[in-house]
Amino acid sequence: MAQDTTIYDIAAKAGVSASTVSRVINNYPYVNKETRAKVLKIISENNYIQNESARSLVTQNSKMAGILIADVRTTHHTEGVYYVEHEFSKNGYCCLIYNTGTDPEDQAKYIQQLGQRKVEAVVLMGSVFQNVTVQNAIMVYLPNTPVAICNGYLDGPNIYGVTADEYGGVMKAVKLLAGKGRKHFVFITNPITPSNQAKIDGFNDGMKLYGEGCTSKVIEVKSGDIHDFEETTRNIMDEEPETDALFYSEDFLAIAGLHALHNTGIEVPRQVAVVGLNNSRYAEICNPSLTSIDNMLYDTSLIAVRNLLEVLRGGRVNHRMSIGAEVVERSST
DNA sequence: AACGTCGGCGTTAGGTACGC
DNA sequence: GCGTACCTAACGCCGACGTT
Repeated sequence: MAQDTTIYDIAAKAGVSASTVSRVINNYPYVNKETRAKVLKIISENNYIQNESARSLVTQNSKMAGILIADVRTTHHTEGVYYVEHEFSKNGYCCLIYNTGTDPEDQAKYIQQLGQRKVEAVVLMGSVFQNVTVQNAIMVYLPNTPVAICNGYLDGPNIYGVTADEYGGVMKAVKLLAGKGRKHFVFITNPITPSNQAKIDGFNDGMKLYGEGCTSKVIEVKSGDIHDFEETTRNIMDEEPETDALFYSEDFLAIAGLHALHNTGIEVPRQVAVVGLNNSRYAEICNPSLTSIDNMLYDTSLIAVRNLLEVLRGGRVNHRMSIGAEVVERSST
């Protein structure tokens, strides 16, 4: 079997020493052309592949990166994981992807595991990791490993945060709808993370700035269950039928809202305008298509990985980076 | 220049020595 | 005989160093 073939087997077959084989594999100099060709031929014939575990024993480079996400099934960061993994892979890294849940203690345990696995870099997907427990775990278990956090910040000499300006993005959306004459705004959010808090702040400050003569309120749906968002939407329209602008902290929640509105015969956007956040693919294909605030997931994911690779190369990187968020207007407004 | 030799990376299984 | 403590070899590979 190919995985049982070692450089010693190759060396024996080629009539050279193991270190000559190692030099060939790693493309090091001081190997005769013919010897190199012969070794490469035997490597190919035997389907030899390097044992990365043994290699990392010597080099202290695992060529592994860790990606932590609260739950790959539901959050929009799933798409971010795709970009992050792809970028790591392009650069020769194998990724360990863990579902941590939202409990900081559990998240810390996964940080410890990444330390045990000797990963060379870590990406935390989402502001759900922006907590002191995770920060301490990084200090203890990954003190010399560069860590990036997408859509959040954590203090630490080896931690690099990349965020989109969701605060500003929500403000822009409030301005847009206020400008269209909407008067009664509701912001519906799932459990409050630092990122969701920034969205809420943007909503409230946007209302102060652009919402003269308007009403506004924020509702937190603690369960995170999609049916509860449908129910909340129905309740709002029942109790306050004058509501004419609904904001949701994520696109898929907004789509749940659209579903509920459709089923109760409320017209979007004539009666109520609906705004989501993430600018996901679902925003394009739902009916009506959803106006959404683009928090630049692709860009933040890519910047996170590239920052880590730059640090690993010995370069310097800003510990905090922020890029603008834009409103992408579609039929729901 | 073109090789080979050997120590060591971190961990563990297996062996040996010792006291009870 | 049993439990404990310590030692050694082994895994696959790299890289410093030695030899021709």
